[in-house]
Formats: sequence, C-alpha cells, structure tokens
Amino acid sequence: MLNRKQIRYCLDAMAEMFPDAKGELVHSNPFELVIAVLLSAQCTDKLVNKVTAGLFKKYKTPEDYLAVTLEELEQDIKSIGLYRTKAKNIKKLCQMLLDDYDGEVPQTKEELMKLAGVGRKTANVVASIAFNEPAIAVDTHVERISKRLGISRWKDSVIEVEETLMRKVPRDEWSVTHHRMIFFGRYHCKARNPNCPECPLLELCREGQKRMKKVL
DNA sequence: CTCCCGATAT
DNA sequence: ATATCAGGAG
Repeated sequence: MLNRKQIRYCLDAMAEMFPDAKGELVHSNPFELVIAVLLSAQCTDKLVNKVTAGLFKKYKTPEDYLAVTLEELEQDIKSIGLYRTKAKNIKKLCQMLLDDYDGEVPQTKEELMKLAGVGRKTANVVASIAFNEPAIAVDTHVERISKRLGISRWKDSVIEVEETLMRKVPRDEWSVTHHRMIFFGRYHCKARNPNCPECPLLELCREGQKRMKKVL
C-alpha cells in the first residue's frame, strides 16, 4: 500500500498531466446535470452529450418529462444503454422532485440519494459539481486507478475506496483529485491498454511493475 | 449476486 | 468477437 507521501506524489503527477481536468458532461443547471449523470451509467460521457444535446432542447423541466409517454422518452434516449431503466428512473425522479422538493434539485448527498436512479456516485458528482460540496465520486476509473496504484486494496468495495481517498486526500482537494483521477484513468491508465511505458508513476505502481515484467 | 443494454474501441 | 463505458436497483 502507498503511504501519504507516495499518494501525494501520484496526485501531483496527475495534476501535471491533466491540469484542466473537469467534468465533461454538458449541462446548464443542476437539473440537467442530474439527468446527464443518471444517463451516464455504463456509458461514455461523449455519447451522453450527443443525446442530451437534443434531449435538453425538448425537455426543460420535470413537468416536460412527465408530459410524454414512457415509450416516447425511451425512444429519445435509446442510443444510450440501459435505456428502459433510465427512462423509468427519470420519470420517477421528476415526480419526486415535484412532490417532495418543490421542483428543485436537493443540494445534499443524503437527499440526492433518495432520488430514483441516483446512487452514491451520482449524488457525489451532483453535490460536487452543481453545489460545490467537497466529494469524491468513485466511478469505474477512480476505483481502477486507486487499486492499480495501491491506494486501495483489490478487494475493497467502492465505499471503502471512497473512504480511503477521503482520509488520505485533503478535503479542499477532493473535487480536483476526483477529476484528475478520472482523466488519468480515461486517457492514460485505461482499463484495456494502460500506457505503462510512458507513465510517470511506473516506479511506484505495483500493477505497472507486474505488467512491464509480462511484456519483457 | 444478477440484470439492465447500445455504442465504441480494440 | 468482446471488453468497456462518469452505476443503480432488486
């Protein structure tokens, strides 16, 4: 496992590689962000942006999503995977916003997680990006990077990964760290073909060491 | 744990 | 052909 100094070194290296790392889901208000993040489950954000470009022109408010049939909403998001579940959740979520939150998106992680289709990761993203609440959303990239580098153990759950990161990273760096880890995972330490030969963290990366030995 | 699921990269 | 993609619910 990496110590604090080593983790610090990793974060600084990622900051140098991706100084402008930030959320890439296009949105213009908290409501659109919730919809976009909900749609992004098991799907690239590039594809989400392609779909929401048209979606957000047609649907502006929770009432708009409730006004159409489930089938129509399904067709509007069909090119995204898991579209039936997501369409159902969007409708439920909109009804909940109107019933329980006066049509506004709640600002705390606890309230956000009560919404249909919104789990821990989505709640963290919305709280962090839309409401500037310090948070570390552990998605597939953050989990993979954290485990490969040795910040977390392979058997750790996503909640354990999140708790470890919150313990080892200063609170005022949670949000940037979260984004830098995602960029590092998305563009460099990719799931399929990680670029270990050109990685500044190769020396302290246990998974990288293992992979380089295989190649030789 | 399984299921949901189309688009894209490899 | 198949693994992977800003996961969540039952």
